[in-house]
Amino acid sequence: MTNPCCNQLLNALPEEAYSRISPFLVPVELELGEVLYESGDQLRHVYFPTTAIISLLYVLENGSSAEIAVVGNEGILGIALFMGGNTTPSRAVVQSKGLGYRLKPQVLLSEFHLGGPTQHLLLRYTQALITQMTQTAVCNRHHTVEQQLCRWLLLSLDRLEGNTLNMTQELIANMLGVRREGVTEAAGRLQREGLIQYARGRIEVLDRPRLEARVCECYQVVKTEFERLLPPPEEKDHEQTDMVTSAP
Amino acid sequence: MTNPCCNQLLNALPEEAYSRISPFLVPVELELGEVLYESGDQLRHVYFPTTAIISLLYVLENGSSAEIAVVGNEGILGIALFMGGNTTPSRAVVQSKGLGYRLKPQVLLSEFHLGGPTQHLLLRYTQALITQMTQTAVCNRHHTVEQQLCRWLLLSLDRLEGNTLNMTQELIANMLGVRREGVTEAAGRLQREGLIQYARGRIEVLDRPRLEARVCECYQVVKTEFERLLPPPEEKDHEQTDMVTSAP
DNA sequence: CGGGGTATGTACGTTACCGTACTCAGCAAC
DNA sequence: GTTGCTGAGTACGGTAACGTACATACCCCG
Repeated sequence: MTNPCCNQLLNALPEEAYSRISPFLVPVELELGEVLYESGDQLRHVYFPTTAIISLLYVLENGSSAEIAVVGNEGILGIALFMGGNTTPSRAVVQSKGLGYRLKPQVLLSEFHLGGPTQHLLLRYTQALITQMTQTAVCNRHHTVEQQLCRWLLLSLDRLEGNTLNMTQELIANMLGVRREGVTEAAGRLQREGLIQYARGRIEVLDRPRLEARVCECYQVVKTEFERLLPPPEEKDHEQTDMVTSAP
Repeated sequence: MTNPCCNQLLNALPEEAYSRISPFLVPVELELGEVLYESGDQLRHVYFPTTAIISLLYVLENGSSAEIAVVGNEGILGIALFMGGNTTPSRAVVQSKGLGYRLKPQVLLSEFHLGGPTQHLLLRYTQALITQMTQTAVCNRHHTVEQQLCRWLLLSLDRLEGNTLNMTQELIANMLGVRREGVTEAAGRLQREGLIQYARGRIEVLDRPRLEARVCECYQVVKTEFERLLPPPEEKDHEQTDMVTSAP
């Protein structure tokens, strides 16, 4: 089991705000492929992933799709809540199964409207998310499938423990908005050169430095912007009011 | 000359907020090609365009670029101010010359931190801008140059008086992140079919309905989301405290 | 009215990715 | 062990966009 502070946003909350919110945090297991929001849905909860990763996807009329951004333990799913829209035209899908916490919109909203550090934090996170989205736009325009695959692997890896992700090439292709065969080719090259190794929905990154050497600039831009905008993950870890078994 | 309320955001402000801000609004002329922010710059002003249109561009290391979003009289340039980042990794360029107002960051910021309707309004606008950005990402991935050109023309037209835009194919190509020749071809087709007509940096839209029939879904998604999130432009027009010559 | 710059048109080979189709390998169930 | 399914590999023609190169057309300015 994780504890709420494995989520960096929750962890970065001031003690006071955290104690107001934490009683309402409900731990949830998020299964691979689970759809947390459908395009246009009213938000019923917001989510703070800890070990899970959520993908924000946009699905076109003809069924093809593209990933807009990724949310892991660094963030929150459901920014439309406090941005005022209450819904977004994108879909949120669990890309990597794991744990997280959900929260009633009203709880977060009233905290947000206090206007203090919580609001600042959420807005800074949103700004970082915007950077991720714009960088996705640029990357879609100018970079090759292989570069995008590298970016995607690294972004996912940053949000996971270990070097392994459970994900078929078919699903990756959906995320990147390309053909499955395109992913097969790119991944095949990376495997032949020993950067990664995979089999039947399980991808292991063997040589991260060489992967980073191969990725387009987009990855670093996004990462740097997140680090700039979000407090470096200080080992704060609000004193545990509730009992927590904190084994990874 | 325009008056500040030609900007829909300013126009939508409650009377009270508007009167706090308006003394600080400085009218500016924005020249074609003028760079209002460079990537990573500190914000020295925020801008409320009235007749001008601003393009948010991302420029890659190798010099190629792509438009992220467009800001016209429906919006504000400089959201990073209140989002907390204070800078963004994109560049803001005047895409269509015209007028606007600028404001010292501090003025807007203190209004924002009052947390009332101004804050709500700015956040809703930001949410709409996010939709525009994500839709750009998807469009870059899945749609043809011609479709994107149509989208771009329509988005620009929505932010202008009349049916004419001053813009060379070279510049449009920069915005869309494609070759100039690609734009020439697509625009040539549209011209031969009588949808548009152009010459030396001046494009006139002759048949908007047929242009709309040809654009990808992305255009309508963005437009609808803006209408949903931003108050329909009621003819409010805060009573004029300062004298204004309101001829177009 | 002629010259130079800028905007646009056209052409041609190249490439990355697409659509489609089929094969092969691992794994599970029966 | 056979069957069936899922995940991955391969192949092939088609095409949209690319890089490059050059040709025209318009306009301003002398």
